[in-house]
Amino acid sequence: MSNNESVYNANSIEKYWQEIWEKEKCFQTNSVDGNKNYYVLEMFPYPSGRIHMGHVRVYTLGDVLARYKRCCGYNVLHPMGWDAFGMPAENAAFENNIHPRDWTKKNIKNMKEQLKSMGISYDWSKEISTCDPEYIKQQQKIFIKFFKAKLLYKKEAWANWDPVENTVLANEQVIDGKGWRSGVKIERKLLNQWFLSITKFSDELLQDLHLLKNWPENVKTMQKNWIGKSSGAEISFFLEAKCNNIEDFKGPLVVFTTRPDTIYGASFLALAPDHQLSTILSKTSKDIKKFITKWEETFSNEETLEKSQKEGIFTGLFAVHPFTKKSIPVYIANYVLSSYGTGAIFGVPAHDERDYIFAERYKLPIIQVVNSYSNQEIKLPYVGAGKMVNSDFLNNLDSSLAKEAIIKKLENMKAGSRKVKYRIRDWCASRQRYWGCPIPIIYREDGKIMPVDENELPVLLPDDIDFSKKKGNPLDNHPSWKYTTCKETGLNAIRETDTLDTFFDSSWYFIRFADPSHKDPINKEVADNWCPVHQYVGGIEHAVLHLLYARFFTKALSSLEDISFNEPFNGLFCQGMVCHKTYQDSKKNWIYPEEVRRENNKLYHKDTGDSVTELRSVKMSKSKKNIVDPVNIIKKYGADTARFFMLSDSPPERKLEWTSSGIDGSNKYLIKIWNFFKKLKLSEVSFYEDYDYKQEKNNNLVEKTHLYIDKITKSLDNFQYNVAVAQIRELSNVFLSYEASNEDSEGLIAIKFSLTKWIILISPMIPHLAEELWKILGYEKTLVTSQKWPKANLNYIKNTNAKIVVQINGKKKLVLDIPKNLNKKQTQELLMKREDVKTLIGNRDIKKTFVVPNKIFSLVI
RNA sequence: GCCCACUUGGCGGAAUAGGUAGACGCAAGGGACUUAAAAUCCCUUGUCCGUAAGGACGUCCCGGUUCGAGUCCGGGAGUGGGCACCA
Repeated sequence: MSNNESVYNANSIEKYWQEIWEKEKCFQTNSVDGNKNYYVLEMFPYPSGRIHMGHVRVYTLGDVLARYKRCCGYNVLHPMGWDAFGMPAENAAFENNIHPRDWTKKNIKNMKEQLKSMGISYDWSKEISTCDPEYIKQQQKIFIKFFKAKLLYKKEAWANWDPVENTVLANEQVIDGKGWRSGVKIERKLLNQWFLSITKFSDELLQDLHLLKNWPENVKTMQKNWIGKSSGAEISFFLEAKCNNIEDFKGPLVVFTTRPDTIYGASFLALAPDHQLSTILSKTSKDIKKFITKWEETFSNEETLEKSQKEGIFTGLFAVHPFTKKSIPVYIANYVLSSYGTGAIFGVPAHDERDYIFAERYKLPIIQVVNSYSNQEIKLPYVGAGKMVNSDFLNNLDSSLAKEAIIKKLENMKAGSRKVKYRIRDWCASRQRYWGCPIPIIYREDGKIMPVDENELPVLLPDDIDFSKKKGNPLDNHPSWKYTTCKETGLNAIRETDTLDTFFDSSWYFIRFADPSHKDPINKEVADNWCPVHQYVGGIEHAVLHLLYARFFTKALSSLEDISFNEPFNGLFCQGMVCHKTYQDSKKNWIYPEEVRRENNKLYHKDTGDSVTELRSVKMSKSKKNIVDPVNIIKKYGADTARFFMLSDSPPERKLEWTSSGIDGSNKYLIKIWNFFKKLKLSEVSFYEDYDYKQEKNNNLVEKTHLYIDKITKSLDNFQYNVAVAQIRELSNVFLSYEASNEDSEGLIAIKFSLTKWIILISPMIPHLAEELWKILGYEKTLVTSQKWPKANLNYIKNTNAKIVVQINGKKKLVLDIPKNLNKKQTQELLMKREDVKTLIGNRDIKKTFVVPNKIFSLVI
C-alpha cells in the first residue's frame, strides 16, 4: 500500500494495483452472446527474452483501446500469447548448448513478467504458446484438413534458399533479394517443398480489400501490388511445319500478354530458360544447354541478376503469326520469367522497353503499331495508349478498343482467349529446421504420401537432438525419429522431416484465442461470436506477410465451414516505429546513448572521453546500439510514465522519437498530479450522478469538464491518442489552478466532480496511478478500472458568448464577443450596430457580406 | 522505372465540414524562491518593421477556385515507404 508515502513511488503503487486486478479477475472474459463484444488484439511477440520499446508502444496502444472499450460497456477480449517457434531458439541452442524448448520457456517467463509490469489488461487465462503440444496438435489437424481439401500440396520448384538459416523461405520473406531475418543474399535451389494454395484465393484476397474500410490505405495498396492482378490474353502460336518433329512437345506455344492489341508488332517469341520447351531443346543443342547453364548460375545469385543484360539464344524454330501468317523466330531469353504468365511472350520491340533492347541487340524488326493520338512522330519504344497503325483491321482504333477487338477475334478463331494473371505465388510453407511445428505427413514405402492418423496427433519434436552439427536439417539427421510405420497397413514409412513456417502458426492464433482449450482447433460458435477481430494493432512490416497469410487462412477455413467470417481483422492499426538518435565514437563505432556525456553542446564518451558524433534518428536496433531498455525505464520511472510518454508526443501511426527530456517531462507531470491530489481533502464530498451545477463561481470547471469529456472521447475514438493526452493536460491545467482550501462546499463539489471524471478519462493511459488517485479521492470501495466512461452533457456548456471574427476581404480584423447562437440575420444586425465595426468600415461601401453563426462575419468592400 | 504516403516555429506536433494557423508539450531565454544548486512556480518565445499602440508577411515552391485555402483543383520540388525484367 502506497498512499501513505509522501512522494510518488510508482513501483509500489503499480505492483499493488496489478495484484488487485489479478485477484479481482478484472480482465477475464467469458464468452457472451450479443453485440456488445469487442475483440482487441495486438500482434503477439516472438519470445526473445526481453521486451523492447517497440513492444511497449504497441501494447500500450492496444491497452488504451481495451481499457477504454471496457469502460464504454463492451465485453472486451484482450488476450496475449507467444509466437514461440523460430530460428533464434535454434541459434541459442547452437551457441549455448541449451535446448530450444528450455530457452523459449525461460524467455516466455521473463517476458511475461515484464509485460505484467506494464499493467496491460490481458486475460492471461487465455494465454497460448505456439510451441505447446496442444497448439501443435490442433494445428496439425488443420494441416491435415487443408491437405485433404487440396489446399496444400508438395511440388518441386525453384525455392529461395537462405544460406545462413539453412532453410527455404517464402517469396514474402525475401526482401530486396535478402532473407527477412538473416539479411543475407538469397540463393535459388530446385527443391521439393510444401505449398499452400494461396493463389486459389487471389481474386478474393484482392476484391475483399475493398471491404476493409478500417485498414490503412498503404497496407491495402501493398497487398494489392503483391497480388498483382493483370488482365490480357493467352495466345497460341503454332510452330512452322518443319519444326514440328520435336519429341515431347505437343501443340502450340502459348504466350501471355497484357497488350494483345500490339500483336501486329510482334517480331519474335521468347521463352523462359526453364520453360518446358527450352529444357527439351537443351537436350539436343549444346549451345542452348550452355546458355541455360549460364543462366542458372546467374539466376541463383540476385546481385549479378540485377546487373545482367538482356540476352538470348535463337532456338532455330519459327512460329506462325496467327494473323499475318509471317514466320517469327523463337528465342530463349534470360528476361522472361517462367513463374509469370505462361513463361513465354511475344516480343513487340516498338512498344516494350525490354523487347526493344533485345531486338536492337539481335537485329530483330521493330514494327510500330501504336501511334500518338495526334499522329505526331513519337519516340520508340512507346508504351502508352494511342491509335493503332500497321495493324490491318485494327487500324485507327484506340488501343484500348483494339485490345477488346483482338481478344474477340482470337476467341472466334480459337487461337486465344481472355486471361487474368496474378503475380502472387503459392506460399512455400515448409522449413528445413528443428524448432517448428512438425508436418504430420508420412511417406509410405509403397510411395504413398499420407497424413498421420488423427489418433496419433500430436506429432511432437524429439527432445534428444544433436545441435553440434551446424549443417543440414536436425530432424532429418536424428537417428530414429523419422522412422515409423503406417498404422493402417503396417507398411514402413518415413516422417516428413520439414517443419512449418512460423507464419503458419500465426495465421490462425487469433481464432484459437476465442476458446484456447477447445478439443478441436476452432470452437465455431465462440469464434463466430468474437471474430473478426475488431481492432488489430501491429507493425506495418507484416503488410504482405502475416496479414496476407492470416487473410488467406480465414478464407480457407471459411470455405471449409470451420468459421462463418471471411476476413480476420475488421480494423487494423499500424503503429509507427520507436526511434532514437544514433552515436558514433571517433573510430565510427556505434555507442549506446547512456555512454554519451554532453558538455558545452559537445559530446564525449562518458568513460574514455573520446569525442562523439550524433547521427540521425533511426529505428531502435541492437546493431546501432540506439536502444533504451524498457525494463530500466519502468524501474526508474514506473510503467505509467513510460505509457504516458509513449502516447503523448507523436500520433500513434507515426514514428516516435525517444528522448530523455520527453520521458522526464511525462514523469514530472504525473508527480505534479499526484502531489495535487495528495493535498486535497475531498473524500467526504459527494455529488449525485445527475449533478447539475449552476452556481456562477465554478461554472468554468464544470463546463470545461463536460467540454473535455466530449473532446477526449472523440480523440480516443479517432485513435488520436497524442491529442487526447494534450486535452487531458488542458483539463488538468484548469483544475490545477484551483485552491481547494479557498472553495465553499459548492465549489468543492464542482472540483470533486471534475476530478472524478478526469481520473476515468485518464485511466486507460495510466491505469495504476488512476486507481491510486481514485482511492485518494475517496472511492476506496470501487476500482476506476470498472467505472463507466463519462458522458458529456453539452447542455452544460452554457457559454453565453461566442467569439466571432470580423473579416474584411478575407483578412481578420477584429475578434468580438457576442451572444451565442444568434442566426445569420441577428448576427449581422448586431455587429453592424457596433461602433468598432463601424469604425473599421469607415465610409466604404459594403458589396457583400457572409455570416457563419458563432464564427465569422466576413465583409467584402 | 511504376505505385503509395508525407512536407506546418529551434523540435514533436494541434487545427470537426474551406472559417481566429501554431493547441498541448519539449528546448531556449528572463524572473521568483534558495547561502548556492537541484526541484518547483511565474513570464516571454513564428518572422520582419516599430519605443509603443499597431502593421506587414507566414503552413515546401508556382499557379487556380473562393468573401475566405494548411485544408479543394492543376503543375513542380523534396523526404520516406512499397514493388520492380510481372510481358
